[in-house]
Amino acid sequence: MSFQTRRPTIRQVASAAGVSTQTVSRVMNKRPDVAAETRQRVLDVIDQLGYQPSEVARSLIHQRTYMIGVVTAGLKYTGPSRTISGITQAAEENGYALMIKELPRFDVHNVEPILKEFISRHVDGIVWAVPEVGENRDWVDQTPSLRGIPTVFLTMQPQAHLTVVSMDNYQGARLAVEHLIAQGYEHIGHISGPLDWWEARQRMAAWKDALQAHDLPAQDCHWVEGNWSSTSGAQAIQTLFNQYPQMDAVFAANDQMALSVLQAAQLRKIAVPQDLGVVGFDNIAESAFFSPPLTTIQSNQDTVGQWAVEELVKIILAHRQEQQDTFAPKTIILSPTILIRQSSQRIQS
Amino acid sequence: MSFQTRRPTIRQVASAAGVSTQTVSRVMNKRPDVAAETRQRVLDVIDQLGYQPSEVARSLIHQRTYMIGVVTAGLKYTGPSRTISGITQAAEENGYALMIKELPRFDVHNVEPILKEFISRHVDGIVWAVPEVGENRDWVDQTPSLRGIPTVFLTMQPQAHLTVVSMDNYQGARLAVEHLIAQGYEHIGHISGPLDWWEARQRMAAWKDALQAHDLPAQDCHWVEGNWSSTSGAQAIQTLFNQYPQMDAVFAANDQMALSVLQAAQLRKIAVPQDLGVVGFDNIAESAFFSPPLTTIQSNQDTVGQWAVEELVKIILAHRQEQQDTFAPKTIILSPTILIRQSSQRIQS
DNA sequence: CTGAAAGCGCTAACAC
DNA sequence: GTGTTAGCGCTTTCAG
Repeated sequence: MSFQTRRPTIRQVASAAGVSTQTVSRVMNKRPDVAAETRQRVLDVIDQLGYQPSEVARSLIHQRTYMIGVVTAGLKYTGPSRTISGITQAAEENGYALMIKELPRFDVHNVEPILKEFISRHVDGIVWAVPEVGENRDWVDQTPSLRGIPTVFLTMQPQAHLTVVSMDNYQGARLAVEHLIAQGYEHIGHISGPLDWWEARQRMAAWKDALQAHDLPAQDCHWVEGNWSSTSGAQAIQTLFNQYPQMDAVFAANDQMALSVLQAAQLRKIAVPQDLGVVGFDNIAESAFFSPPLTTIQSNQDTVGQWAVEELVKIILAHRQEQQDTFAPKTIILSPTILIRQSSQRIQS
Repeated sequence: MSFQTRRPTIRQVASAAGVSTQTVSRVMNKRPDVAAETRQRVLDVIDQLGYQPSEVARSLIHQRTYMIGVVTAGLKYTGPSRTISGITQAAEENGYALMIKELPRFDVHNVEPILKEFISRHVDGIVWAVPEVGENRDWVDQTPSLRGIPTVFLTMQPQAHLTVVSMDNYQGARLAVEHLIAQGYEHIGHISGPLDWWEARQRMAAWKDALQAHDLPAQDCHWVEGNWSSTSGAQAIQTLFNQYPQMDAVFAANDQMALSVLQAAQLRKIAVPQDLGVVGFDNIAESAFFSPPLTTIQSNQDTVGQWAVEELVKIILAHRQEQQDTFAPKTIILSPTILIRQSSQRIQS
């Protein structure tokens, strides 16, 4: 009943088939220059022994691993996990395996250990999927450690010398606020995300710009900073109700905070959308089932992940072929769309 | 301005420091038998060249990679991503890297390609984090491919010869229903998950058992099958209202479906919790902000992932040391707790 | 304390 | 068509 605990090597296959290791290698790599008869004999042995060539050994020879290193944070939140999902899909399709590291927080500065691990594991490329928060991108310019490993950054302020893939937060937020304005709301408050987040600043800037473009008020007492959580949204909306009594609509920087607005409105018997329009951001799965269903911005986070991998694979290929890392850095911005639901529809269409 | 595109090898470090490669190796591995002076010289060169030893080469020699293969599915849902988050944490703490594969669906049967990839990449162990759905565990008994690679399975019907880590779905659901009964509800309907899911069957069995234990009705027209989504929950609750008019409480198999119940109740002007008690399952972050806040079961999915890795690491170690794969399989069941919020509290306490 | 030789599993380059 | 040799980057074993 004892079965071999150790995997068979190419040598064992070779000797069992009565050929050299080279021939086995040729068969495994589907080279044409093997006699049909020999090939079959080798294949039989391979099948019988359950031989599986070691990708580790291959990696050592070819100096490539078909492995992409991915850095993420906050996986338990919907945004990052949707991005990762897009990454896994695209990686699978392109024949790359994924090595994933999750940072304990979003604003980790000391990324050396992670870079070193990626380098020592010899990943072919890196997807830096942590959103830009505070100074958590400072390392990029200070770290030569990347040593020319192809890297794509997600969700950050574009920089000319980096390849960046991001959703257009400004445009998305602009859509949200313009929609509210079109619905006739004139006093539109904002609950922002934490302003050390690049995305939060983008969304907020769009709110302000849209209002100003329509000569509507956008003052300091018309917005409050949240931290993405529903809890923070609950506090924020209380503050807004107090300091902005004329407010007839709210643009929340994400759906979780928008949910708190809906809850607060209900408790105060404020009718949504008649007396208060509400728009969120992200389109989490539950938002269609809030009371009332929430108008929101569809941000396609998975697509961001997919594009990042597609682009990275191109860079990796160029990098290997041309021997030069002059595959021009590029910024890819994806456009979100608005999903109009009941929470903002004051005008019957 | 040209900088070396290729990483330095141990040989380059050795010659630059005027020593042999063994000495560099000794320094890297913090061996004591190196003269302090030599060590320093080597360290200087290492630092200057930015030398990082190749884990690939090491893996080839040591026949271990410090890499765990993880298989998941449905990453965009909160459950799986919370589990992965627990896995990344525990892996980091234990010094293991993670290679992640996401199945395109939950009920994938053909797992050979994934197993083969894991084998060829020489992972030290596997965490099978896909929940048991339909026949998606049949391969386990038919596949010798695992070849003795230590493996831990999550969220499935325990089997004596497998190491399984799971949350106690039955117990959690039982808590939910017993709580409703204690609150005086007597006609408790159920919206189940898809019944090809092991977890859904467990939760449903607990609902039935709890009711029967209290001589309360649990008939076929008192429950409806959903598919975890809020959309399915919305349909299910309509059906239940129709076919179970006396119903005064609902136990939904997850929070998303419970949300639909709350929404439907509101539309029909049914007061929650006075006229309808509602309990969900999973404690998604938003559930505390539903209207009213949702009573639910805290299932600690991340802890499941953590335990899985901890256990796997133990198995890997035993496997290497004792040269035998007789580290007894074990089943680890984690107990969930109930979070009582407003949606089910009819009795003032 | 340090170095030389051998080899992990595989493949490229060259023989025959 | 097929085998032999050398070597990817590192560590182990054994000399010295």
